[in-house]
Amino acid sequence: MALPTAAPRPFIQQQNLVEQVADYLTQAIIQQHFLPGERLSEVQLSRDLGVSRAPVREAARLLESRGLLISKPRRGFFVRALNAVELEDVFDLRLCLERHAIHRLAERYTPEVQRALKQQVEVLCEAAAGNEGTRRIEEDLQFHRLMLHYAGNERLLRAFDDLTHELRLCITLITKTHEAPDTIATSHYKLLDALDSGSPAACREAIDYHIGVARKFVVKGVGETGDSSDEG
Amino acid sequence: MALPTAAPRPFIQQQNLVEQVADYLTQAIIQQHFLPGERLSEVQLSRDLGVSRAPVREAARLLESRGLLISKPRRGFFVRALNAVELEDVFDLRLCLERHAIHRLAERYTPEVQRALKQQVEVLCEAAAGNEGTRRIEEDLQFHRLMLHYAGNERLLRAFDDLTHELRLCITLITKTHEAPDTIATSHYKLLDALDSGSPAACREAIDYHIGVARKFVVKGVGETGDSSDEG
DNA sequence: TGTGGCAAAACTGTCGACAGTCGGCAATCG
DNA sequence: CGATTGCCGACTGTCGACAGTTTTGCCACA
Repeated sequence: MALPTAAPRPFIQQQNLVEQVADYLTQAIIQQHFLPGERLSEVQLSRDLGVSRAPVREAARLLESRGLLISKPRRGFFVRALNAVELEDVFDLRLCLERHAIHRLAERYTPEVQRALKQQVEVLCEAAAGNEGTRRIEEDLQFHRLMLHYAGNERLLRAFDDLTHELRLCITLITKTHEAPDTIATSHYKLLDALDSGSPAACREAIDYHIGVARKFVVKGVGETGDSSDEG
Repeated sequence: MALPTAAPRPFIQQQNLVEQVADYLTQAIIQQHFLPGERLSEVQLSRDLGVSRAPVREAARLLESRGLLISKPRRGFFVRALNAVELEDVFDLRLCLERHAIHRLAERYTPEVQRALKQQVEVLCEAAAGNEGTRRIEEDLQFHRLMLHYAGNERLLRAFDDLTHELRLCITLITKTHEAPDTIATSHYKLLDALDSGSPAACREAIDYHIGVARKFVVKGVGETGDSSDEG
């Protein structure tokens, strides 16, 4: 089975303006070129990107379904701004999904899977050592995506991917506040240890702890960097 | 918008065309007016509904994000057809979400919530006694939606709603195969009992059993009615 | 100086049109 | 007779335009 990537790309991409616009918008949003709560003008975007408004609108709807944008009738699209409660909800759902995933994964754990996950942790640690904030986050997410992937439920993976988009919404925001990137990176080995042990209880404890730490980091980071409260 | 000739009978009013078209499509799909795997022609739909293709396209994208449609580049939109594996995945994810939900719900169980859920079960039983297949299913889903709602995690509820769309895709298909609708309806009381007991283990056992039964019904029903395998 | 209201500008929702592409059909060739 | 190739129709992807609405900017007035 093919290794999944966070953004599966077709071979050639001269067409499909919608997806290209969606990718552009996604990158622009998670890199904070558009601030949370900011309004996106369709005409402005289509002018900037050199396309018409139709693909922009469709791409915006796509991002709305992913939770990156919010549309208000007759007002346009706004960059989603997660408040503290919504952020807690996101991590709670993430816990829900990953608990289930690690449970399913433990049932079908093979040496191949073990090797693949271990390799990804090494890539992650490397990125962490290199102090590349963005890439470290992506490799981190990729590890968890691999876990979900090998859990063997495509629908579960899709739910996680949907959630990931929202995670990125605030994670990059706190990239610089992470003080101990390699501690976090190496902490993924504990997940592998739990899987190796084969104990469901150990797996659950490991994933609970792991996500709890991540949650604390993000919530704290968002609190420091300035809250993105939603305006009515 | 000009009133089309006496032809189709669309309800189309004057605002929010996209949502109206999306609702129409959703209903048409879950009522099997469009069969799984069937291709939807944009021009045909816009002619029938008396609107232009733009709202139709945007509505189709919306339904694609909900898993009801699949878009193939340059080919158009097709009604999603769930195969057996995907169906299992859907129920596995449902189990994941509802386990978490009932756990969270138990933590914040109040008499008001208890009353609301009990009332919904009564509505459900009434619908089941009346032998209204479609309504029974909707009231059933509504009960579970209420559980998710009172669990207090909006994001979790959204994930469930997303999944529900896919559930409807195949549930209505087997409406008539349900032999014991009131047995199923009354079985919801067991969930309430578990919640009343306050025991997490009892809650988990109850929800596992409940969803397991539902899963068996649907998988069996789909198997009988004819498999909807996806064609490449 | 602050406020209320009006007019202009900007924007979204929707539409019809055009071009490139895909699938099917038939004529042609082996 | 079967496979291949070229053509035709249909359809999607994209575009520019129009109408109604929201926002903004300005001016009169208290």
